[in-house]
Parts: sequence; C-alpha cells; structure tokens
Amino acid sequence: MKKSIDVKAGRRAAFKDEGKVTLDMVAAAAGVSPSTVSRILNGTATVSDDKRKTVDEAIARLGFVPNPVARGLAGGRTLSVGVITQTIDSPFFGSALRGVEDELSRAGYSPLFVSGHWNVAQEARCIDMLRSRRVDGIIVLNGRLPDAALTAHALQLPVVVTGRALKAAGLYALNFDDFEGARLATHHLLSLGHRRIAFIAGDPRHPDAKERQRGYRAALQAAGLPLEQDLVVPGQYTEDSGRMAVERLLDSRESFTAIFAANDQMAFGAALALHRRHLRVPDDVSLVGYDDIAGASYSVPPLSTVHHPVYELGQIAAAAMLQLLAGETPTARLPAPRFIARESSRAAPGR
Amino acid sequence: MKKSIDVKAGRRAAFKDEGKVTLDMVAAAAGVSPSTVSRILNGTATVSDDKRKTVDEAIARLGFVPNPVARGLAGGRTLSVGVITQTIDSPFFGSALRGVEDELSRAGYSPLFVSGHWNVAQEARCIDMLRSRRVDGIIVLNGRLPDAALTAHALQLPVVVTGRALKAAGLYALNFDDFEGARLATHHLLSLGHRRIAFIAGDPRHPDAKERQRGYRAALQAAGLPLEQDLVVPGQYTEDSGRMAVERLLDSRESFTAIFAANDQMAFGAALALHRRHLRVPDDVSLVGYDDIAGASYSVPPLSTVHHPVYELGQIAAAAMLQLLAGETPTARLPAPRFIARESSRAAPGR
DNA sequence: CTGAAAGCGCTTACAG
DNA sequence: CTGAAAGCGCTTACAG
Repeated sequence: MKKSIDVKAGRRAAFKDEGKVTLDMVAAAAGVSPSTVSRILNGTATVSDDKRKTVDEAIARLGFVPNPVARGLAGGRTLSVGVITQTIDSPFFGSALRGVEDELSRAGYSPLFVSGHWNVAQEARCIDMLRSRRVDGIIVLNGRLPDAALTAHALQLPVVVTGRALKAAGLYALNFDDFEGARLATHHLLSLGHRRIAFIAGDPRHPDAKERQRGYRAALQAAGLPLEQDLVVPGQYTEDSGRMAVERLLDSRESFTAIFAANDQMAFGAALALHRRHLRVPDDVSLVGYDDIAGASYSVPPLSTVHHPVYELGQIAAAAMLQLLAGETPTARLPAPRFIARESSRAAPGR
Repeated sequence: MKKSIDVKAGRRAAFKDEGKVTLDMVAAAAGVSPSTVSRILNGTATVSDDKRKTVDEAIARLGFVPNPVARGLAGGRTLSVGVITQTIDSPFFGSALRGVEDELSRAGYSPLFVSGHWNVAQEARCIDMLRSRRVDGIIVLNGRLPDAALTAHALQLPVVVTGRALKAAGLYALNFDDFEGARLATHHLLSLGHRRIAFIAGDPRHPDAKERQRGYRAALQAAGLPLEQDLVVPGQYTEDSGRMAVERLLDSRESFTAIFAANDQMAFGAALALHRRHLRVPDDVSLVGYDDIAGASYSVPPLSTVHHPVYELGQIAAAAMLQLLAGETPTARLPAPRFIARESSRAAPGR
C-alpha cells in the first residue's frame, strides 16, 4: 500500500531553493550555444580548442554539475546501473557490492541496489522497478530468475549475471568454479589422511550447491574412495541447518573424522554442534568450510575454507557491464578458487 | 579518471527500442488531457469519478508505468532518497540497509546507497553525488561528517542522521543509547561476581565508543568499584585490534576474570587470543561483546552481547525521512538496547 | 472540475 | 566547427 506524500508542500514550507547552475547559464557565461557546452561535456563531435577552454573555465568558475536527471530524459541514458542483490546484508555478497560500486564510480556510473531475496517474483519486481527508473543496464547477482527471463531482458538492455553459465545476445555471464573449489577442499582433507569425510550439502535450489557436491564426489572418486551416502547430509546454507546436520550425523553413529560444509555459515553451525557434544575441532574432528566470509579467519579455531574473490566478482561484473554499454564484448573471467588452510583441519588421527 | 563511453552506439547496435507507453498515450486512449492523467496519478486536485475510471482503465490496459526520470525533471522530486552508509558490507549496518529499503519501498521511494568509508572527504563527495542526482532527501548512517555540514545541507533538503544527537531545521537525528547498553553489559558481569573486568575500548573517533566506555565506568562506579586504568585497553573496532588488546592485557600480567569488548568484532579477536593462550571462555575468562552482529549467536561459545535493533534503526530512519518529506515532524525514538546472555559469560571463579 | 501551454535541464538530428 | 530548434515525458501554474 502506497502512502501518498505531499512532498512539494513539505519542501516549500521548510527548504529554500538550491541556487543551481544550469548548462544554459554556462553557455551564456562562455558566450557559446548550449549545444556546444553539451558537446564538450560529452566529448561528442569536435570543438575548437579556444571555445573548449572558455567553456571549461566557465564550468569551473560557476561550479556547474550536469543534472543527471535531465540527461537521462534527453539522452536516454541515466548513468546508473541496477544491481539485483539477493540480501543486501549477506556476508557473502557484501563485498561484491563494494566491488561493483568502486568499478562503476570510476566511469561516472552509480549503482542502484535492490534486493531480490532469492524470490523469483520479487526479483522480477526489482527488474521492473529498475527499468522504470531507466537504468542503463542491469547486473544480477545470482538469484533464481529463469534464464529465459534474463535473455529476454538482455534484448532490451545490457545484462550481466553471476552464478550461472549462460550465453545470449546482450548478456554476459560470470561464474565461479564451485566444482573445482569443492574438489580442492576435499582433496585437502584427503591429503591429511582423512578417509571418512562427511559432507553438509547446500540448498539444492542453488546451482552452486550442486557443483560443490559434485566436486566433493569427484575428489573422493579420484582417491579411489566409495561415496558413502550416509555421510552426506542436507543443509540450507544457514548456520542452523549446519548445526542440525551435525547433530543428525552424530546421532546416526556414523563414524567420520572430518566434515566439509558447503559454506562457512553451515561450518559455524557445525562447529557449535560439535562443541555442544564436547568434540574438539580439529583434535577430534577436522572442519572445512567454503566462501571465506569475513568471520572465517576469526572463528575459534580459524576456519580452513575455500576463498572466492568476491570483491573481484563485483568489480569484474561492473567492468563487463561498462564494456557492454560501450558496445564492446567482455571477455574477463573470474579468478580460480583458492583453498586456505587455517586451523580447523589437521591430520587424521593415527597418521 | 573517467572512461568515456559511447553508450548510444552500443545501444543502437545491440538493443531494440522498448515499446514504452507514455502518459500522452494514456491521455489519448482515455480521451482526456495529459494534465488530467497526471493529476489522477498524483492525487493532486479533484477529478470526476467517471474520468478517473476511464483513465484508470486506460492505464491498466496499456500497462502504463510513469517514468520517474521525467517526473524528476518536471516535478522536482525523484522519489529516491540517498543513503550514505559507511561500508556497504558492514556486518553491523547491513540490516539497517534492509530496514531502509523495506520502509522506503512501501511509499514508492527507492534508496540510493553510497559508501562513505568513514572518511569525511569521501562522505562529502557522496553528498555531492546524491544531490547532483537530485535525491529528495538524504539519510546519513553515522560517519564523520561535521554537524555543521549536515545542518547546512538540511536547509536545502531533508536529512536524517544516525549516531549522533543533533537538532536542526529539516534534520532529524536518531541515536542508540550506547551508554545504557554498556552499563547493562558491565552490570551483567558484575552481577556474576566479576570484580576485575577488562574493557577493550572502541575507535575513539566514534562517539559511540566514548559512550560505551562511559557506560562501563558508570556501572563500576555504581558498584562501588574503582576504575583500574590498566584494565582499559584501546581498540579500533576490528577483530585484529581485539586480538592485540588481549595479548597486551595478558602480557601486562594484570589479573582479570572477565573482558567486555566494545563491539563483537573485537570480542571475536579477543576470543581467538585467549584460545591461543589456552585460556577457555567462559571457564577461565568471561567474555561479553556489543552489537549482536550476525555471527555472535554462532560463535563458539555463543557470545553474550548487547543487542541493538539495527533493522529497526533503518526502518525508523526511513520512516522519519518520509515524514520529513511530507512536511511532518518525526518523533520516533529508537528502542532501548537489550543485553543478551549467551554462553561466553558465567559466574566468576570462586562464586 | 479540466485543458492548453510553458517549462524542468539537458541532447541531438538538422542546417550551415 | 557551431547554432537554432525540437524533443525527452512528465508537472503545474494559469485560465476558464
């Protein structure tokens, strides 16, 4: 339900008008036409050096700042790009947002962040909202929007999407190698001599969760170990689901010497469950997470995990968007995942 | 350095034009003037019921969505409010952003998030950017901007600021009671029988850090205990500063049975330092934090801390902004801090 | 209660 | 290389 708000009334009552300087004023001050000022501003067409100089001076002297709103109306571009994030306060995507912001602002663009909450309907509404605000392009950070919806929008304005592999006109997809990351993590545990490695799976609705599980399996297989179905327990990427998964595991009396959780948040939940049962990490059980979120290096003990360069993800996504906007074809790829051994994992007992 | 980007070229080459429907088209379809459609859209002036009906139908049939960019230019309002956050990926402010977003979107407004990075110059640039984008108002989440700068801007457009007490025309300030929160936390430790309670102070450049220290002192004083300067160690609100503070404390051979860290991040660092020295929490040392950030309930052991309703902070700040925009005077206050006892604190040894 | 007209601050074909 | 003019899609006094 929209409240109706009489802004003008409030404004009139309380705020004095800002003494804004317009492009026309600059033109008058420099003794040229507005068109010329506009051209200089945009680097369109060629302008004689002396005119450019007087105009530049006038701009500086008057402290002129172009009005992006007017620019948006007249030129069809708003210098803003929409960013659909799932939860704006996510520990994982937070730094991606910073990466986007930093990269975009270099080129004079601003991000418009909206949250989809992993909800298709909500994400669709975000896109409508962003398009009604005439953003120049849209960056979609993961989410559950169908590929078809994305490719359809990409026909109308540039789209960069993360978390899936997809090829289409006007669209660029960026994806982490979750398979490889999970393989590395599992391999780490194997190389420490662990043979019975439990796996706490992520939310199966996320494609990355499936990839991570595939990586876990592939590593076991490469080591010639069988996949024990009983050591694989479902989770939802939340702390609490990690805690419950370990409780279930412990109650099943299945033996294991290590746990690989498909993300750090579940690993934290797992650590708590182990602590409650008086099992020590890593003395009794080795624990490995995934993502390397902010808290990972300061948990007790510090968590061994797979690091994804998330800040770079944001930066690279933004850079790709700028290329798309410039009519170029992006080619950047994401850096490979790196395993970071900290203190939550050590050699298996008796080795 | 700004890259120059020829957007139009890219757009022309790759994207087909969106078949947008304009207000004029709606007017034509409904057989009324554009003015009338505009009035109906904005609830300005009175319109006869039958016209309203035909117009509403035309809007629905054509799927018309007003263009906020044009609205912004013509009406002087953009239905967007700037939000200066310090670090967009902060564990503390993250949920405030969600609160802002949720509340604003109810009224059809969108937030424009920018990061000030606790840097006055950067924050000032953010404000310039937001104003050049013609936001209708600005919400400043803490930060270091001088009060004078804020009150000056508030003369021109509504400003809501958190993290400081300030009264001025067009401005509304919202502040947590950090003094009280710290008093509660210290009192909790005292009531458990702790007498030698170390305090890890926050970044002294943050006013809340001073308030928290005041609260600590006040509680000791109320209990008739002297303030031991040697038990107060400086920190910067980061995990690492918490870790170092505890190391310093331990090296000083000062005796203490509990630690109160001025924020959770420092408490995590403290916990790690204690762990490294083979001191158990809470068996050997009780530990209390402040903020109740996301990880606090899942650290090992779960951290006792002071909870500030940060999501509500965002919501209330946004609601106050909407009131300011409507020419009303906000009166909402923030809820009081609450102490949450978890497992990192327990009775002092010998009690 | 409703329209015609001007204007918000820019950009961009169209001429020259 | 540069200007005059039209236009982006709305809102809002001004009349009636």
